[in-house]
Amino acid sequence: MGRAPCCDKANVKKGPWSPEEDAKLKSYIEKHGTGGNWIALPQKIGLKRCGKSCRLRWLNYLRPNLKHGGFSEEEDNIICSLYVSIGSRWSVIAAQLPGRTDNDIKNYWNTRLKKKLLGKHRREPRNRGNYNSVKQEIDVNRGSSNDGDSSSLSLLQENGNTTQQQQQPCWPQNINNMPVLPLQVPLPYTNQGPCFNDQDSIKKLLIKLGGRFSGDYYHPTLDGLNLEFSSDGQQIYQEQVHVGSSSAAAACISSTINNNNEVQFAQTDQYSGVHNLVQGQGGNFTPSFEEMVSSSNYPDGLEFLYNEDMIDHRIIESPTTTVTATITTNWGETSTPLYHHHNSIASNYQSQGVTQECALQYFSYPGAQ
DNA sequence: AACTGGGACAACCGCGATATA
DNA sequence: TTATATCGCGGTTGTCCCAGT
Repeated sequence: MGRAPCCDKANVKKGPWSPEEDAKLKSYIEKHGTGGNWIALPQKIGLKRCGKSCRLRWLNYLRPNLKHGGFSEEEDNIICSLYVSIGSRWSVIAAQLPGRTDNDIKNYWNTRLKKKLLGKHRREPRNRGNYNSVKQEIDVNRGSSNDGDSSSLSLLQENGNTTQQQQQPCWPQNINNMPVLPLQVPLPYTNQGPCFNDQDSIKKLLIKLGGRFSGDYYHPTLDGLNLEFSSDGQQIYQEQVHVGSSSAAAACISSTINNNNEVQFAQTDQYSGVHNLVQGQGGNFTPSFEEMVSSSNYPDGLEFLYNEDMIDHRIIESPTTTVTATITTNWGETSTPLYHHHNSIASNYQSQGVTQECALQYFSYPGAQ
């Protein structure tokens, strides 16, 4: 049996709200509140509207202290940071912007901000196997888009070094604009604007917001990138690598280094906290994991922020041990913010007896050897 | 002036989560 | 425990407006 409709569809008005309807709804809610029942509310007021429609109208338009339009640069940055960090959770993003609604932000993102970020990069569907062809296309489009549209890419390109832009992923050169990385460690830079680049702040915020971001949403042992000692004495560090679509990603990959310098990878369901080893014999990944990674999505419209090599299976040989396999970011250049980020992580390892070079090698900085 | 395409925004729809009987 | 009602969210669609042809 299907769910009963929330209202009589045939007897309900749709489309734009009239000023009279707005006034009725607003004045009733201001006097009596919603009564905790949106479905019953329109009948009480005498509106031929669905309760859901009333709720939406109130939340997105009639509610006091709402702002419309005129997003500031600061708000842009917050939206971008949070989008890269948590994906299209508009309600969470909206909670960071007083007076803004999730619908407003969603519309703003879809119609303006995404385009502002992407500039005029129109790309064919991603060819996962050929990063160079994608990069070439971006480069070509960059060339053709150089038509004086100074707003394009302004958030992503703060310096004018075209060659570098062509060779590097489109991270902001100005680290104050740098999107949050999906790693729960303090980033190695300061942010003079709102502290949304600080992972702790975001996490606290999310926990505060409750729901699936409550404290137990993340498995406790994945709570940050730390070196710690497990109960059996193994030295462990962990990095979360989110896979799957931004909204549906319920799994992350944690890596563990034991005292023999062997790395193991486990998939952890963030909801259940269940660990599953994703490596089989000889360090190969299990087929299900391979499939999961190969079918990974990226936040809509921001695929280009994720270098083709960001998810990469490889074998790293070191003089003393074979690190069986890893998932690595591979930005390459040591001038990038990500390098500094990794360098900071590496420093953490160092204090725990893992050489910085080894840790950086983990992140595939060849020069770190 | 008429048409067209695209941008911007409001509103709707469907579904999962949660509450409640 | 289960079925049903409601809420809340994110994706999508509809509509209006404006600039370009």
